[in-house]
Amino acid sequence: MAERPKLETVASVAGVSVATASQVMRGAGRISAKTRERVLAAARQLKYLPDGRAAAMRSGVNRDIGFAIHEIANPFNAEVISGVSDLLETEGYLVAVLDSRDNPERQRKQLEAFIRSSRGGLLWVPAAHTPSETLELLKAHQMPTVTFLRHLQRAQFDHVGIEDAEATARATHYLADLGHRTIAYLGGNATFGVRLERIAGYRRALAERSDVEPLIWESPDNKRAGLDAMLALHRAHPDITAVVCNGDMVAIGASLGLQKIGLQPGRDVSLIGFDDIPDAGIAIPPLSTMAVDPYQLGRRLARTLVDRITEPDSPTATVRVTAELIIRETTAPPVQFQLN
Amino acid sequence: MAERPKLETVASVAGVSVATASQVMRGAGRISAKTRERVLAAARQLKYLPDGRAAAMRSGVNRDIGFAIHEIANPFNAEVISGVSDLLETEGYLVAVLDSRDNPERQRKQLEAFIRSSRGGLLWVPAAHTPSETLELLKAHQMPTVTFLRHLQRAQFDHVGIEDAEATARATHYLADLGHRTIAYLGGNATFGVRLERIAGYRRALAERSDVEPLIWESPDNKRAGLDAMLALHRAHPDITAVVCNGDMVAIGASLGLQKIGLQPGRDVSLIGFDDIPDAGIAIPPLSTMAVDPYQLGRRLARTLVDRITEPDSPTATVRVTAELIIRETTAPPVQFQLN
DNA sequence: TCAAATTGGTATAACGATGTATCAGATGTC
DNA sequence: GACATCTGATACATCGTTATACCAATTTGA
Repeated sequence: MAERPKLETVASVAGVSVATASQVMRGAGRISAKTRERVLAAARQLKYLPDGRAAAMRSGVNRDIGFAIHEIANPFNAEVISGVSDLLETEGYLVAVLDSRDNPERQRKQLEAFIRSSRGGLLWVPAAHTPSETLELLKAHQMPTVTFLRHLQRAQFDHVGIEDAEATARATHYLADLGHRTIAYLGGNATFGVRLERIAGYRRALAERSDVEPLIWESPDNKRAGLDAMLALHRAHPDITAVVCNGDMVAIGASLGLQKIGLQPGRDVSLIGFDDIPDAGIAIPPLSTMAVDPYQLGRRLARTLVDRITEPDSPTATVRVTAELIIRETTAPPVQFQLN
Repeated sequence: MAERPKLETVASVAGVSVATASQVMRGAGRISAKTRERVLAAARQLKYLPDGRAAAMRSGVNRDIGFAIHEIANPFNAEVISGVSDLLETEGYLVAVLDSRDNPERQRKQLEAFIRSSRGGLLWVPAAHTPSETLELLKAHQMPTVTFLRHLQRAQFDHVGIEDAEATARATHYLADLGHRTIAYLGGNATFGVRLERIAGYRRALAERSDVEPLIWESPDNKRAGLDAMLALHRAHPDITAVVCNGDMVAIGASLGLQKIGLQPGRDVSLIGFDDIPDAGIAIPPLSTMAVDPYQLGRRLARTLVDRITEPDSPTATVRVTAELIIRETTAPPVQFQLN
């Protein structure tokens, strides 16, 4: 098997110098039509593709983008990835996804390796409890970076996210307006990231109507954990009639949990999720939720990074998109109201 | 803001030559303890990380691995990615995921960009209808490659997959043994990949017992599509009492579809899935399925690639793991048997 | 018709690391 | 004390591109 073809091979096959071949390959300089054709033919024949490392090293441009995320399995994130890839790929970038699984140590190793290979830019959902050194690492290596979803106050990075607090407040008000007076908040891994903002919104909404006390219950962001957490929450506080969930995965788990103990979501207990993942609409019963279009969000995110790469000296900016309340069948007035 | 630190900077801060600094950084050569310490201190202080491009170009070793997959959103695949990353990251590699979304054109662009950036190896679930040129591209550039799940007969690549035909035959026999005589096969995108092998297993099982006719119904591999396809299938063939599904996503969709029209999965119609994704166990009712541990499968896959990279001249090999039948609540004897 | 401008191509120095050859000085051996 | 050996560091060529400076041949202009 032949060695991997290089520019030198192409040049010698075409009978020109490497310099000429290089100019033809990237459409620069002034080369006559027939030499150009000879070079292109040689390249085609050898299946030549330029070595991006060498090119990037010399020219300083790099079209390799990383998307470092905390959780690749989440279907909302999967849709975001689609949006990001679509935009960046049409702009000529290659997107590679790194899954930190929300582990800051794993994240550190991944980002170090990422920097070593000198990629062109980073989209980043920081893992829970990301230490400052990791931020400084990115800064020190001048990596064009846009954070996503989880905003790092302490760092000067561009940011794209969701109006979490405002949306959660809206969801909470909606439940209270239906007549609920014991509204719990369920889900979220840790004292980190979007959960903080969503809980702030939840608290703010409750504070605005003095007759409901906040009640917050933690749970990892997946269905299994949501199911278990709902059971535990209900055991501890059987009087709860409504639950604001940190995400749809938890909400669907909670829905399954309620059904397991003979309660009907949307009648005995109201549930509201966040994200509007594909499962939300086909769940039984269909889940009420705060919807953000993850595909468009991904495009927005990618666009922000491209702008940063194109104009490295522009001031950093923060973009926050609003969520829309989607009412399906897990939200209804509490039972005592329905009896009236 | 300072420029990105390079070896030269480290060397000058430490008061040594670049050559010395290089040797210290990679623990080669013979360097005295105190110079070593000086260099390391300088590197630490500057947050120096070597430029992997330059290193790889010169030394020829590259610890960047790509995982090109057809569908990142599928939770089975997400678990595979975890297994792959865990193994490769402890071996010092960086894993980047590329999502072709089963589009051969997108895949071609991604793999071209991947080759350009000269990564060290590729794990690959070929997109549906992958043209031969894509294979030849990888061959021409001598990319160490292991295919996953979808076996390419025509190419000499290592392969890791599942005993699809055998497992599906086992599932089909199980349903027939329960007494079912109208057993459909549901799901699969196209005339491509694992679907072919699974259907072959289904057909073989039915052929071994002459009293059941094959009935095959296509559907994309997601819940929404599975739901719709189940409705259409039932409308066309209301007498069906059992369905072998191409995957759990379709099976769960089918389950939801049946419930939507008032049928009870596991009583009126038996369903059996494939993959044992997390949702399968907590679905209502819990789904019977063919289980393969995706995490371990991912590790196996990664190990195969490492072996290929380490020993480029060893003969190519194919690994196929067997699936285990998990009986939950969507499989039971058909109703007429239950009445007896 | 001779200088000036244009065309089409090449030689060569980077980019940031690595690895080998080399070398000066310290140590050891008999 | 002469010669071999070892130690610790350095110079330099190299990896595969790109960008610039340059040059010879051709065309243009007055």
